[in-house]
Amino acid sequence: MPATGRTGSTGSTGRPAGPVTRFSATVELVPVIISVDQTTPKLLTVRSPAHIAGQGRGAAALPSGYLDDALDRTLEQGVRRLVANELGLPVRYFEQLYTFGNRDRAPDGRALAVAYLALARYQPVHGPGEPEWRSCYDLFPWEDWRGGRPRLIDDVVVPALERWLATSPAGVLPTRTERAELTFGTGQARWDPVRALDRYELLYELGLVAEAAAGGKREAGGPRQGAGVTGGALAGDGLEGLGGLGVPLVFDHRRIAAAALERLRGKLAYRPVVFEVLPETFTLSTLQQVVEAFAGQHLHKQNFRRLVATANLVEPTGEAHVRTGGRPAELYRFRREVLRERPAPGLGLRRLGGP
Amino acid sequence: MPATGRTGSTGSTGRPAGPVTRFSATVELVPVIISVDQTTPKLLTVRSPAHIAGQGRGAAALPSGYLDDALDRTLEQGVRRLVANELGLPVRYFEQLYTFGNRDRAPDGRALAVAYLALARYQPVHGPGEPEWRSCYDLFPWEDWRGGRPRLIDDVVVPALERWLATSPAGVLPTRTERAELTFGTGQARWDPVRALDRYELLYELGLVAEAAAGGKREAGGPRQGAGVTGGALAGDGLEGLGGLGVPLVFDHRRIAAAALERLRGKLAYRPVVFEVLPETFTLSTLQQVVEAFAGQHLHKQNFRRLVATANLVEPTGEAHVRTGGRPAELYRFRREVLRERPAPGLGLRRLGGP
DNA sequence: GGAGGATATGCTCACACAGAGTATAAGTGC
DNA sequence: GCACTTATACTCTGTGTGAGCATATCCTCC
Repeated sequence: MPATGRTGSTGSTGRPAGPVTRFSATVELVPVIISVDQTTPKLLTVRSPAHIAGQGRGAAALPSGYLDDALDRTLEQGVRRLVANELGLPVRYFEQLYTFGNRDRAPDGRALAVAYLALARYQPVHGPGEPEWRSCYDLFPWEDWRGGRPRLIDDVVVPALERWLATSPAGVLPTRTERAELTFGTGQARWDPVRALDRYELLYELGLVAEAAAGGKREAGGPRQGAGVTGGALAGDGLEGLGGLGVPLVFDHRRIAAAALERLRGKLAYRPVVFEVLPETFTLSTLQQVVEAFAGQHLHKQNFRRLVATANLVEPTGEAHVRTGGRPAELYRFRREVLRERPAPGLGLRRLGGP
Repeated sequence: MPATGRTGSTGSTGRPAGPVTRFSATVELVPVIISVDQTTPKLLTVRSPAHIAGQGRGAAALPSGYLDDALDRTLEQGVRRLVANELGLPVRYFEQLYTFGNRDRAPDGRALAVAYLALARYQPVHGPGEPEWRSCYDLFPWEDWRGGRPRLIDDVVVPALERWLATSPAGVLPTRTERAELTFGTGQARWDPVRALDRYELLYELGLVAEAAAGGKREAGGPRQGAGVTGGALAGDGLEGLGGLGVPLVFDHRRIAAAALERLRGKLAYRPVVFEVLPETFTLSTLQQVVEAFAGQHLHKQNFRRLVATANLVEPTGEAHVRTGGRPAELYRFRREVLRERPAPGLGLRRLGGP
């Protein structure tokens, strides 16, 4: 299958079996652009053309576009160009996320989506396609634990999980039980903020997100690993709104967004990515609020300060920031040098422990 | 750029600009199949057709192949099918690695490579294309520190780094110095086994790997981030063999392999992936040797046992394994249940600390 | 201008765990 | 029997995390 040559084979070797049957596909680039507004983590959505997904006015979608073979030497350059040209948004961090290529992820022929996580400072975005910042937790309301355990988990998710388990064949019951407990922290397992993609995919299998209906018809926008839909939709639940938890996006875009949230949360612990959404100077409280916004959890304030201090990630500017009420906080600046000083200069939030 | 519809635009929005100028490209699937033979980590290579890369008999390459749109619902299914059909190798773990899409990564037209990390138990492989297990450290001799700091680092790499720094413009000198120290652990920074890809890419920029010559002509198989070649080749060095450190692979395949090694090393700490290359039962010494093989470092034996024990990753079988000389070791078995018990059931080798 | 509230900042304690070393057990070969 | 090799158990110590208490400095309101 060294299909790297012009005349190779269909298989893994140089077996001289005639001309190569290459595989070509549409390739789209999908940036998941994330920022934060005050204490709300946001991501950028656009309106898909109205005829897509059979919804009026055009359903919400992630921005996406095509590589320009002439202009873009690398994939990342392509994403950068798209975001710069079409949205005019200065993005401060890019990272390739995952390549989604399920056959049925788009309705008209196989298209590969190379997704990127992008971080930007919050600013208004204008342009065609109605770009709009949207709270990440509109898409994933079960992910925000800052106000305590979200009600919909006990009201909707847990009952659905229990039905799922109750109708499980005995063979897979232990597996499913442990998966459910681990993913949603229901048993003795603790809620792990990072497993955002796992949770979305399990909710998909449970039929609790709107995309599951369309996806079921299209076979599976479902599990990432191609494990097949093992749950089966449990439609007609106590779901919110129009038939599913949270705001859906077209196709598998919400899955892509979930992957981005998972990656971002995981990165918080060992890479100083938060600073890419913050202004030049900021208070430690602001820093903490932003981390909490992304993590979806409150953190112990004093320990957080100690962490930031010992990590040597920031330096004081000497100035102070006055807010309403309370002692003014000192303003800090990100020490960008640490990127080259230490291997893993993150906020070592091992378990993202909250109070 | 919601190019998800049939009639979209060229940009980030629904601007009605006529029919979509979609982008299509050849997409190949590239599994990096890794295993271990005794204490040697190995990866599977094949022979590319002889005319590729202008080398006799066909240079070594990673296996690769094409998706079959009819057969493969998901990308991972495609990789599984390729490996099963062409190599007949039972692979026990798959994970998408990265998508490589630099314009010049292949000589004849843009081809995207969706790379997968694959883990298998070691067994002979037959088939067309001359599949062959090859030591990972043939490709990356600087990565194996089990016999102490590899000589070629001080003999070849460090001098090249010093020349690189000596010829640096003052503006980028601090950046480069810190990058060099962090990547190769030369300054006060410690060697971080995980940064295998960073090291390969820096060596590429330094012109110390054979691919840099061809890649330089082709603009850049170079840095992953598309940062451009900032170093410039320093040809005519004290390089080994045929003009570069380690055994080269065709195109950017060695970069892909480096990415796989990096991912694998990173995963060791928080996912029990080692067991996928081990037989059903094994001794703790064997387990440690395999981890050491992948990590390229020796580990403190007693602490390793404690780690494995407290992590509850294995259970004794009751049987013992007799080897030549010394007390017989007990045989253990992987407790696959832990995958569902704890969020991150790895061998918490935070810094992969050796003795 | 003093009280009370709010936020920022500093310090301490307990505990878990990683790193490193020492000691003992159970085989082999002579 | 002995020397040698490998496996396994236990101890000690420093670091860093989780949690709580205490103090500082501003605001607003009376």
